[in-house]
Amino acid sequence: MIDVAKRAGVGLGTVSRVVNGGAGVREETASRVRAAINELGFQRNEVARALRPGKKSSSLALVLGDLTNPFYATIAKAALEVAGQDGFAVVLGSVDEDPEGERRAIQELIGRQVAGLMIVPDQGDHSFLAGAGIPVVFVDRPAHGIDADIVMVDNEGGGRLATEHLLAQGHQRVAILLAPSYYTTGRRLRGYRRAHRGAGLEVDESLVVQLPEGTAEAAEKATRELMHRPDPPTGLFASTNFVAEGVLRALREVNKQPAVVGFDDFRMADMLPTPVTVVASDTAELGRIAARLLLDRAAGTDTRGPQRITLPCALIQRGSGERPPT
Amino acid sequence: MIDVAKRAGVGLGTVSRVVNGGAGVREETASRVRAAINELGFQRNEVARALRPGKKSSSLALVLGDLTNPFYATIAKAALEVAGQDGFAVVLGSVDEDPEGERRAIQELIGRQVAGLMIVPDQGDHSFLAGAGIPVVFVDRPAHGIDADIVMVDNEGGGRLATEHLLAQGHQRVAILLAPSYYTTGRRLRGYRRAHRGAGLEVDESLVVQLPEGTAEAAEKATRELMHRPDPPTGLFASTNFVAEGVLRALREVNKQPAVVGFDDFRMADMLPTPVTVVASDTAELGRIAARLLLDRAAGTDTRGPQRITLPCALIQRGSGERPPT
DNA sequence: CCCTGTGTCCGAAACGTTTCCAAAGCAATC
DNA sequence: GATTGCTTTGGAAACGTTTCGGACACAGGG
Repeated sequence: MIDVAKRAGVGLGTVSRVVNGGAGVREETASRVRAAINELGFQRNEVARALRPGKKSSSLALVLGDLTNPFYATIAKAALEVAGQDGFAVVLGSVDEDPEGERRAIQELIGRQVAGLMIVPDQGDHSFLAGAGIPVVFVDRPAHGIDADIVMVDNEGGGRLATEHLLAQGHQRVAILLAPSYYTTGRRLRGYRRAHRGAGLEVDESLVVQLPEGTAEAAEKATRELMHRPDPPTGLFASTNFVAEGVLRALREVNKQPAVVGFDDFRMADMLPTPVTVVASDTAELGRIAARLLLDRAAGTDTRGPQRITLPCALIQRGSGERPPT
Repeated sequence: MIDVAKRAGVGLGTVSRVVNGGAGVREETASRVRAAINELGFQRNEVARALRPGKKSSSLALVLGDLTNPFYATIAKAALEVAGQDGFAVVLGSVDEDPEGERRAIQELIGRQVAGLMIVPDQGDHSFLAGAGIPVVFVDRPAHGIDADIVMVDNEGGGRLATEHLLAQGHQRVAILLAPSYYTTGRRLRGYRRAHRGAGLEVDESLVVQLPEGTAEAAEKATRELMHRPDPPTGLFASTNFVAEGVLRALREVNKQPAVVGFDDFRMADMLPTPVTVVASDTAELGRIAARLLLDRAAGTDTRGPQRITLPCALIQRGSGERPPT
């Protein structure tokens, strides 16, 4: 920038003003500066820029789990889009899955002076974020120990929708397979219970299956065991897209096919031998809303109290959820 | 850091030395400094750190297409992992698909003083990267106008493998559906041609289908048209996972099912009515190798000339590719 | 002619590190 | 006791930007 100033025969301040907006600079001077910028191929150093007091870098941090999971990938993509429109870059923290790793990743990102954090939180306390003086938006689930914005899906409503749908087909024994993601899972279970209560049915607790892991493999194993019981369920509610995959995998070896409803849509769901009925929400919108909110917080545009935004879920009937009880 | 120095009663230089490695500091002094750091909750400001001359920030930039595509998501995940191990963060450029947008995104990232760039390049000239003095590794395909490292897949070999497999089943009319991603697609086509030549067959150019877009929709439409011809192909080679999806979608309405081989594996491929045969490579490894190479370049550890690394492809037989000609 | 206000421009200060040089302390050697 | 060399420490300079107070020029009003 100093070089540009010299070349154009002006002061640093003038160059800086031209580079940003350029108010209060005579057009003639400004064009001279612009010429010098082009000749020298000058590019503003964002790092130095972010160093100034009070300034934050123009990047957002995104902390989430496995990008290979389409759910997270969709959120990331949406956030990237929205942030990009505002000239913000997105820094992806490396996430090691365990809460301690998450904490370290977040600290790391704060050290990079990001303008805001978008987090799909792990369990564990997040109160260390409170004092950081940096806007935070949680996505998909709330965090403990801090009262921040949160954008999520109507898990309870979705769980209820899925279960009601199965019960409405006349299923009396509907199992739910729960991935260990405490919050969302808990809500979906609550919806499941509520649907039962609404239908005047008692929940058979042996049909509430807690998986040790959220993987397709764990779900497959659990489903196999479930279907080998003397009195297997005739309806299955898979609380996650990966769980649904595992369930379907296990059901390939089963004679009496139970009805299946999944939570969250997934690619190819409509192309399987029996197309899969799911309860889904607009995941991209989830990411977009979160990103926009975070940008507004970072810019200081939005000064409302912590928001709690919930997106609705819809049932997509494709076949697997409409099988009658056997 | 100044506060820490005051608190510990030492100079700035000493604190800095403790914070990094801490060589040449008496243990007693070092522990006093560490105590002060803990008390004040001090955290190094990465931005200021990257400002020093010659220093680059400890982040890698990653520029790639749609994260929703599992291929890209897998690369991103792998890069994230590897970079994280070295304490590097990953900045995701927002990619608008068009070459101009890509260029802008890259310039943006360079302005952020990233230590290196990992790019899945769009078409168009990338020579503007040559003068930036920043290591670049291209992934999946080379770029024009610059001689940099590149990590990719054996597209030609894969294309050949897929085609040979189909020809070996006795298929005489094998079509190839090409997504418009010039380089990879061209290589796969070359493999297709080579397989034909190897089998002593002439390629029917009407069976080489260039799709207007790389989407499942475009592939679905093209497949439908293809199969409605008077003399439809009995074997199909889908050059991409999305293309394969479209192909399979179209084939649901077709009586005489042709054999299908896809390029790149995808989730649920083994669960479709006819499990899908694909030619696949280790995409995660692709990302890992690229990230490692970039880190070594950035650290100055690796000073060899531009590398050109090619990963092999393997055929995964699942059924769809083993259908006999009809 | 002086004063004031306005529009433009200049350049020093500040941001929080790292690095480098110099200084200080200490032990060993002469 | 002086010299030398090594380890440890202190602090100034530098990085590239933004911001801010002030300077300068010029126009208009008194």
